Amino acid sequence: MAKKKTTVKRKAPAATPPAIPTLGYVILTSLAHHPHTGYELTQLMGPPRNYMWEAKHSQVYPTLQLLAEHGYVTFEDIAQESKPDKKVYEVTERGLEALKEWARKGPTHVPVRDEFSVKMAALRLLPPSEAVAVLNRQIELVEGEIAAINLHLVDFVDRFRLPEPAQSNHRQFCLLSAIRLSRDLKLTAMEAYRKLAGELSRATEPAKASRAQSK
Amino acid sequence: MAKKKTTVKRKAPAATPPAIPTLGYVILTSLAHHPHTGYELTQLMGPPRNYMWEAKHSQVYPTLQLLAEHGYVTFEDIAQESKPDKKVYEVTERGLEALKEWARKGPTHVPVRDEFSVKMAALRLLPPSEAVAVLNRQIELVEGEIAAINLHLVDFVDRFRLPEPAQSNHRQFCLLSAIRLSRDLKLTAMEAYRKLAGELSRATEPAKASRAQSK
DNA sequence: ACCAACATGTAAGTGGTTACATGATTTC
DNA sequence: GAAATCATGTAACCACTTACATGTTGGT
Repeated sequence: MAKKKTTVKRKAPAATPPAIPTLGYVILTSLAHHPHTGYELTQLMGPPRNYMWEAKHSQVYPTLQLLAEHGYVTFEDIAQESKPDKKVYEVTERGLEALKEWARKGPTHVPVRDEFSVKMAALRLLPPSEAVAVLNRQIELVEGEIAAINLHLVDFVDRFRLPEPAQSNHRQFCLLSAIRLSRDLKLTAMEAYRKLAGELSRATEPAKASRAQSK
Repeated sequence: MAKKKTTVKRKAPAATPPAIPTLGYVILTSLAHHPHTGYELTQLMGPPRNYMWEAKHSQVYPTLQLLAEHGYVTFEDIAQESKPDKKVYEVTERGLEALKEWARKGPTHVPVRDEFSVKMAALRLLPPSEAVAVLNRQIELVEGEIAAINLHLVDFVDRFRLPEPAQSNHRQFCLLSAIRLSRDLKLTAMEAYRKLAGELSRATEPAKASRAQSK
C-alpha cells in the first residue's frame, strides 16, 4: 500500500523578493526607455506594434498595479483638460535592478507554440489547391505585418542616427536588433509559406495540364 | 449613474459542435498521421521534439479525454506484459473533418511572445561584456536545438525518399516544410544573436585595445 | 538501493483572453 | 448621432505549468 506521504507542504511563505511575471519585465523594459501610461504600454503591445510581446490592456493594468505595490515602478496622476486623467509610470532604482538581474540570468527557454506551423503540417489533408489558398491568405497577412515593421524601422534608424555621437549609439543596437529580428522571423516564415505553396502548385498543375489535353 | 445594463446573459448553450482548443488540433494532426498513446504524444510535444507546439503530459491527457468525449478520437486499451497498460488513440472520421475545417479557415494569428527578444532589448542596460555573455549562452542553447532538428530532418528525408513513387511524396512536403521552418526560425534568431554579440564586442574591444596600449 | 523509461492520471495555481463597465472629447 | 481615440479598470473563463500521485520493469 506504500507510504502515502500526502504532506501538502507547498509553498513556503518566502517573503520577498516577490516573483514578477514575464509581462512585468516587458513593461519594465519599456519604462527603462521612457515613462509611459498603461494605455501607451497597451498600444506598444498590441497590433501593429506587438513585435516581441503582445498583451491586452486588461492584463497590463493589473500588472502595473502589481509592479507599483512592490516598488518596482512609481506613478504620477496627471489631470488633463479635454482628456481623461492618466497615470504616468516610471521605473524605480529597484525596478531597474530587478530588470538587470532578469536580463543577466539565462539561458531563456522560449516555448514554441506556432499554430500556423501545425496547420502547415495539417494541410496535407486538403486538396493541394485549397492548401495553396490557405498559404496565400497567410502570406498576405504576414506581408502586411512585415511592411509595418519596416516602416517603423526606417523611422527608428532615422531618429537615432542623426543627433548621436557614435558612443551612445551602440546602446540602441539592442532594441534595433530585437525589432529587426522580429521582422526577420516573419520573413523566414513567409519564405517557407511561399516555397511550400510553390511546390504544391507544381505538383498539381502538370495534372491539370494533362487533363486539359484530354478535354 | 447611467443605464446599468447588467444583463449577464453570457454564453448561450449553443449545443454542438463543441470548441476544440488548439492543442486538440495539434493532437488530431499527429493522430491523422499515425495512432499514438498519450505518452507518445507528450514526447512529440516535449524537448527535444517540440518543433511547432509544446505541451506537458498533464495537458495532453485531459485533452485526449475531451476529444474522445466528443467523438473526435477513439481509443483502445492495450494490455502489455512487462510494461504498464496503455491507450492507443486514433482519429475518427468526425475528427478528420473537424481538423480539415480548422486547416481551411484562416488567416491564423500567431501571438508573439518571445521572452528572449525582450531580453535582447533589455541588454542595453548591462555592460557590453555581460550582454555578450548572455547572448553567447543563448546561442549555445539554440545551436543545440538546431542540431537536434537537423538530425531528425536527415532521418525524415531518408525514410520517405526511398520507397515512394513520386506521386504520394508531395503529401509529406507539408510536414517536412513545417519542420524545416521551425529550424530556420531558430537559425534566423541565432544569426541575430551572433550579429548583436559581434557589434557589442566591436564596440568594447577598441576601448580595451587602447587601454592595453597605455598599459 | 536508486534511477530511468514506460504509462496515466488529478489538483492547485498562474498567465492570458474575452467580455463587462464607464466616461470625456473630437471627428465624420 | 455614431464612431474613434483617450483612459482605466474588473469579472469570468480558458490555457498552461507545477506539483502531487501511483505503479511496473530493467539496468547499474
